[in-house]
Amino acid sequence: MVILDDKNEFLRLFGERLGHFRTEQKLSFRELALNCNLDHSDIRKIEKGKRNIQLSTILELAKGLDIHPKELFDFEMNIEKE
Amino acid sequence: MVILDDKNEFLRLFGERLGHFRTEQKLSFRELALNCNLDHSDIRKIEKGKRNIQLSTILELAKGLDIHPKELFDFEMNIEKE
DNA sequence: TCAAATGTGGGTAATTATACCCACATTATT
DNA sequence: AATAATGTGGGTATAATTACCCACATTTGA
Repeated sequence: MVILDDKNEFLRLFGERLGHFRTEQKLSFRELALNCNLDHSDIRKIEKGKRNIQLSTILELAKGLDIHPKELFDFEMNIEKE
Repeated sequence: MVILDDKNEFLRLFGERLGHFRTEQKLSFRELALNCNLDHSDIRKIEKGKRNIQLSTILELAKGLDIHPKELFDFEMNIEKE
């Protein structure tokens, strides 16, 4: 059985979750970027699942959104053991 | 008001959480390392809060522990806005 | 209609994690 | 006591993120 690239799927789900909070708070990429000390285009890339960010960046995002970091991981996924 | 380095505190709490699950499952650093495709000494460094790991590494750890990644972030912390 | 804001995505130097070593002290286990 | 397992931590080349650019298409709204 072929298992779709776990990593990319994980990044995609994380990005989706980030986008959920950003749009919920009606923030533009640039507005959130100001709160996070990140570049707006980088946040966009994270939301698209194209960035494998670090713990410190997760913290920046959570702070910018004023949420607990764990909220960003609150999505469904099946942990496959290969 | 001086705010203690948010980032290091966050890494420390994450590492603590990782250690909680590892010891709960009675795994040595080396045993967990085998499940995660990581080096045992690197896991040790993560638990000590000395590593700013990436999303993909978080996924590896969660898979190795057979838990959802969000479990690793289930700890108390105050999100400070500087 | 026109300007401002936003979304989109490509590119780069510098920084940093990764993926490995290795060695040795400490703690079980027999 | 001797051996095995584990904890501990330092080091390094490579690969990747970060922290920024820039440009332009699209959307918003005055």
